[in-house]
Amino acid sequence: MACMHGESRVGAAMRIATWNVNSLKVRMPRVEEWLGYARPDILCLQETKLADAAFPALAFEALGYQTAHHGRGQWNGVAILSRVGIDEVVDGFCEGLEADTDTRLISATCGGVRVSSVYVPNGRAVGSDHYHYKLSWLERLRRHLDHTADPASPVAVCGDFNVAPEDRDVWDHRRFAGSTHVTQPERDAVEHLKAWGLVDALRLRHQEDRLFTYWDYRAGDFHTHRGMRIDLILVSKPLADKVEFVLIDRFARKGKLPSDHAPMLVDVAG
DNA sequence: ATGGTCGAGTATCGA
Repeated sequence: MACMHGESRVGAAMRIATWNVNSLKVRMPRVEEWLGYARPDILCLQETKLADAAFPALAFEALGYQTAHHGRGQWNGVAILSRVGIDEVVDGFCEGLEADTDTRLISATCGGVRVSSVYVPNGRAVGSDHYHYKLSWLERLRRHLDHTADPASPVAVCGDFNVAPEDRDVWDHRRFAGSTHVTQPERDAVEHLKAWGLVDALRLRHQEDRLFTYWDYRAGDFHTHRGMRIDLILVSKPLADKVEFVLIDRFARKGKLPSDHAPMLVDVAG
């Protein structure tokens, strides 16, 4: 068969997904349910809030997924699940600078695609140390790609960017004026990342506004559709040319114990 | 009214 571990799957269709689960411990039933009906080939998770030793690798293996996780517990934590092989796993950054202790990035090669699961720092308040850290983290991610990947080959950078790329990506841009997630430096940082050779997969297929991936738990924001599009799947040209279908699964934001983020998936033709 | 609710852990902090 042409889809054993690590083998190239050139010619095979592929479904790539991302989901900020806001605690995998709490969300595991929802993730298992979602894997059961969405059946992604690759799923990037963010905010597992688990240490590596607590990551439920065996449960995912039983569902047909190999996994790689990078987390220290309590905060952050990222993972990649794959049923098309998982090789060359790299935890965090490897661009030759100081070690990454934040567990916000993991990369692996899955079915011929270099995949990264990213959880960009929130930034908290504009101008704060956290805000500047967010900007430098995004720049560091760009350098990471410069050193570890090739935009002429299949690359997917998936996750929670904590940046709404344009005004149409928040429920009321006037209400966000001057706050994090929408400032020009944050948007410029995402643009600089994309300038490496990535495009925003959702915008290849959908141009309408009010397509959100995140809704605050408070104030009934989900039910009044006060959301933001801050979760992105960025793909290099070899994948972008073959994107056939993109979906934000709002259904998964409903029901019992939902994450505050919806999962998103991209189908790439074979 | 400028909040609200979650999840970490068990008093608050972070988002």
